[in-house]
Amino acid sequence: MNKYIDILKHTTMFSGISESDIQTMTSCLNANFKEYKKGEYIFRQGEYLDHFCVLISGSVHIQSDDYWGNRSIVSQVKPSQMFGESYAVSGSSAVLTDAVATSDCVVAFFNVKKLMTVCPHACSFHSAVIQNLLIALTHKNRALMQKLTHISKRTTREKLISYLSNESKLNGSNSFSIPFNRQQLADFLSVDRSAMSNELCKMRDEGLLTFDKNNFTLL
Amino acid sequence: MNKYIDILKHTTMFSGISESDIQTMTSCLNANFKEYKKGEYIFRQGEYLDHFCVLISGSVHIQSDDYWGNRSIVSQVKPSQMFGESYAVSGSSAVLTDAVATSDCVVAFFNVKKLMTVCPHACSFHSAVIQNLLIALTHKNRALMQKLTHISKRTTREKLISYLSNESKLNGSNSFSIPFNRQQLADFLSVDRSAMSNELCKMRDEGLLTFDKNNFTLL
DNA sequence: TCCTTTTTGTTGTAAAAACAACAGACTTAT
DNA sequence: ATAAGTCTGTTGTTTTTACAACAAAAAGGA
Repeated sequence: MNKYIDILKHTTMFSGISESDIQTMTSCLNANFKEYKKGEYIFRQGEYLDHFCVLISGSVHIQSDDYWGNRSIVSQVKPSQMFGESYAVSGSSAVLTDAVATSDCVVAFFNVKKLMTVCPHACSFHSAVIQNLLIALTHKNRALMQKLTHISKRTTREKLISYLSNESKLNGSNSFSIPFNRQQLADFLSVDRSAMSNELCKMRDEGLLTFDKNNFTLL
Repeated sequence: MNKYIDILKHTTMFSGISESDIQTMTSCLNANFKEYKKGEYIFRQGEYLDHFCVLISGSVHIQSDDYWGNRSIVSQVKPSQMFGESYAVSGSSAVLTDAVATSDCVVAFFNVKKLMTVCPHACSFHSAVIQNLLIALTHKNRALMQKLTHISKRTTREKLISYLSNESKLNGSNSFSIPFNRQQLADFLSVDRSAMSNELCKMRDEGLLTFDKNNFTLL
């Protein structure tokens, strides 16, 4: 468990909390750590969560498949990021999405009720963590909004431009790599893969950008 | 100011807080109330917020217009709902959307910093409000996710079905009214108005639903 | 290394959406 | 009551997308 503290102290939720307090907190919040193989589900649509998740290592996709088998990737989770908290905090509502390991990974689980109720050990940092959680949630909110602006665009090209220029901005460079392969990017932008692939190549031929696998450069 | 307490005590953020404590809180959080005429902007893309907003009366749309003039309506705010908090809490980032009054309305503003830092008057309910805020944010998060599932659908018909059946579920009835006219619904679902209107009429002719203005019935 | 599987690009066709333009119904203000 | 403006439905055309099918390239395993 100790080996995970290094990751946890870099998460938004434990920001400003000392290492020893994090240690205390992990037992106080009923923390447990699980390993998942690539392809395994951390949780599934329809389940109820009473713990929220923090990714320690690996990569997780938040996604949902509809009745007709169309997949929609809501977001990609990177190490030290939190997920599932929106369902866990108001535990009465079922999860709307699946969480799938896209590589072997380790996930930390924290009990929400124990976080939200007064600690019998009088942990002074409960409220600090709750504040951090609040901030983390506003970040997620803005990320969701950002994604909405991408897929609100009418054409595949506009969606690509919107997404890629945002990624470029986030990376602070016109060269960057994305965490998706073509099919996943298409599922993320809600478009057809082959049509998107075609559009990307057209854009390359027009001199708008270059790419090699998942490395892109905007020109 | 007193006349607004009745609304505030029904908001998620003041849930479980007594009327007199809300009163105390309004001064502690630097609350101020402003009136807006239909069409006026509460805030605009690019601004920085240090207060978050609660709608007291009227109706507000969170929306953004892109370079080409395409409007995207992110969400509709109803009385007692909160908005702008994602930008205010992490005040360093600029607002991504406009907030526009779609009818005459009254908006309450609360200072975020004063909420998040320890109160000099030792208000015991700060942490309760922060917890409430956390819950409100998870609700918004889920609403954004829900919207994502609607506009992730490939065809206009699927988007309509996804949105309308969700509204029906939220209203607990197959008859309900929506807070949008046709143009606004199209901007909300990111589709062309005339094409959407056309599709709605086809669906009506096929016996899937009936509608009159913004009142719909699913069959 | 060779074979299998996955990923990516390419093309043609059918379906759907965007766009534009307009008419009628309904609102609103004077 | 009338005129101006807005909202909604309708139609035809153009553009874009989805879908299907396939080939080449790349990755992974035996």
